[in-house]
Amino acid sequence: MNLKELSYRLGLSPTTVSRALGGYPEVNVETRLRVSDAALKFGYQPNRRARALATGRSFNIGHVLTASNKNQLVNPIFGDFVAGITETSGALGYSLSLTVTEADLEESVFRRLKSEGAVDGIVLQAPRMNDGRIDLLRKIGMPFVVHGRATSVVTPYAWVDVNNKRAFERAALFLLDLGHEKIGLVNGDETMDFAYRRRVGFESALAARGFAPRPEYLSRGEMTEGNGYEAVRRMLERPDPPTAFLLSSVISAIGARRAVQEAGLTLGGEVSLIAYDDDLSYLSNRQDVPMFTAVRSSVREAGRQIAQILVDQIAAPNGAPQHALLEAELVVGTSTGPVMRS
Amino acid sequence: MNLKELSYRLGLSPTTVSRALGGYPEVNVETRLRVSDAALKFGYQPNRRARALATGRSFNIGHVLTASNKNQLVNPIFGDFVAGITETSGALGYSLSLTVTEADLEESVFRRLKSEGAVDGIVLQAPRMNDGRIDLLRKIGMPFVVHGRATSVVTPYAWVDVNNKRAFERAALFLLDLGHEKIGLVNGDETMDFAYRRRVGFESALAARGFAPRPEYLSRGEMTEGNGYEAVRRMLERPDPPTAFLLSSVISAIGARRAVQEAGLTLGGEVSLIAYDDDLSYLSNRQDVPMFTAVRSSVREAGRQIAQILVDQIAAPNGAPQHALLEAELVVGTSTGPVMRS
DNA sequence: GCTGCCAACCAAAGCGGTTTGAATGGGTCC
DNA sequence: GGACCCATTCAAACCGCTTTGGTTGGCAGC
Repeated sequence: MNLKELSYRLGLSPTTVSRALGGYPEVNVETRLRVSDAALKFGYQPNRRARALATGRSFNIGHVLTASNKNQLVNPIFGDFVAGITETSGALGYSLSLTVTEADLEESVFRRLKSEGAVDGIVLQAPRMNDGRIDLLRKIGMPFVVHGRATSVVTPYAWVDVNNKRAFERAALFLLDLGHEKIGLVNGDETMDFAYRRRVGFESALAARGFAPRPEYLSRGEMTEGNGYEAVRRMLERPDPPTAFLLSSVISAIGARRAVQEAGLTLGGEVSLIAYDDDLSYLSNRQDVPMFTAVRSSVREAGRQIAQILVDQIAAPNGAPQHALLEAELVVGTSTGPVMRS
Repeated sequence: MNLKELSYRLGLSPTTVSRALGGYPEVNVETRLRVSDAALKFGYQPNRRARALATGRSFNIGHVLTASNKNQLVNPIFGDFVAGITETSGALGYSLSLTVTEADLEESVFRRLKSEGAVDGIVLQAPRMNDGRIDLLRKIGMPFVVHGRATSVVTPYAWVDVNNKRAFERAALFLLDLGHEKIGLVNGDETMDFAYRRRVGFESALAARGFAPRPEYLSRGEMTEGNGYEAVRRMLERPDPPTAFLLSSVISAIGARRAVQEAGLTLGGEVSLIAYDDDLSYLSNRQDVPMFTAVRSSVREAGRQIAQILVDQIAAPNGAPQHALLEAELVVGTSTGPVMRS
């Protein structure tokens, strides 16, 4: 069933039927009703391909996954993030179109998506501190919203980010207030902008209490269970081990917990731990009393907001770029306690 | 830059340019070269929307995420699975189009995707034992491949599945060979077909050694850390606790590890544990000696195979439905050992 | 020299919508 | 009664590609 046939059956022109369904005002109320009844009855849905060609929009939002050759890692937040985007974009009539590529081909993928007209806008993830992708997307005239920010990019662009600096500052202060002076930071990959900001927040808290950061208490790397385990194990083996840790994700916190237990120590006892919690649905830290004390911000909610901003921007490409700064909440769980003097 | 302009600049008709780029034989070799040079030079890419309308194909593969109201869970395998699909489908010229919906609206979404012509085929996930979606998709003439199988559906359809029965049978036999007679099964939601098959495999191993399944050693539910923890904790509190556990995922195994440690027991010592391992990139169990003894099958590889089969089926909708049965490997890690007599 | 064939190219008709610009006809206003 | 307006409807152009069904001209065969 297509427009032509539907309009024939109704004894109307395709123009009128299209307008009736599109909600245009110049259609008689009675006619509009007849049309929408018939559309329902015959299960008519405008063909998306034809609509896309006629309107010049694809009703697709693009998202590019990069899997560098050495590192086939899928970001653990990916599922919840995408779910958030899709929830909102779907409600607004857009579907999410995914592509994978080698990291060094990402820019050519953007160019192709543009020249093919495959997507109307792009969600950019995991920005580095100085990320060339932002300027590229602006240059080729592709609407986009960044999940995170890029410190070195000065021209305005649309973004949604968590206040990572303040989150880690607050978490560190919380530990300092409990008397912990030796705090290990198990950070993400610091070429990533968010990881850099987190360290800045951490160090700003230390400085506020008169402590200097100690390089031997810092580790950076992918946020996996294995890396969390290794980093914490190594620091605990030092002659002057940290009494508390700040972890960049619940996944690495799980590895940290393993290392703590293997060392014969207890969380919330000899060792305190705060994790950054993306509120992933399959790794919930929302027990009555949370397992991990955490700074929490839902990545799914970030996805929702990004979709909304992106669709707005597609509709009004020349408006000022919107952005949103989400604050993480500090939730107290069982993994922290006052420092134990030995 | 579009076809019309490119052909004008070349002094050729759009027909010839289209054919040259499409690799049709009736174009002079020399002409074809001139055309592809010019296309490269001007960065011409055929407009995907127009191509879709002209060919009647969208070059999109659809995947529908269901988030039931009570349960906003995103499947932990989602990221790796989708990465696998996209790797292969992308190489074949298809992108993956995602939609989220309430579980009870999924069928209407399928109908809409069909009548809108939004996708050329669908990847169906998480089949239940008697899954009406399979017959629906067949009825509306939408090509599809199922990730898993539906026991009660008899008419043939395309699928890619792991031999879940054999995997759990082998895992259970491995534990039985180590002398474990009391084995707890922490299974997934048994309305899911794969979970049912896993239990059948488990019980078949017990039967082979003359043991009957004990309902108090069985738990079913979402495969989360929390559920793994709860199930194992509860069984360990029994007067006659299991000495070994079979877990349906690495995530619940992490919860199980927590419960075991809280009970003051050690994995691979008083308690053995085998997990089903989807080989998720962010939850790797591939250490030199794996943390968990596991039955492992890469869900990413399943995604790759599904994409290939689906694209084949889109090209030849009337061919016999293909399928693939993947065997899980049994890898020995540190979480298993011989039963300890008390 | 005529016919037939083949390699190479092209005009035009879709694909199924949206949108522009115009037509129709009844009612209002002077 | 004629001019004008407005509400409603429609014909046709257009989006940018693919594909059908030609056309053209050179060359072999007789």
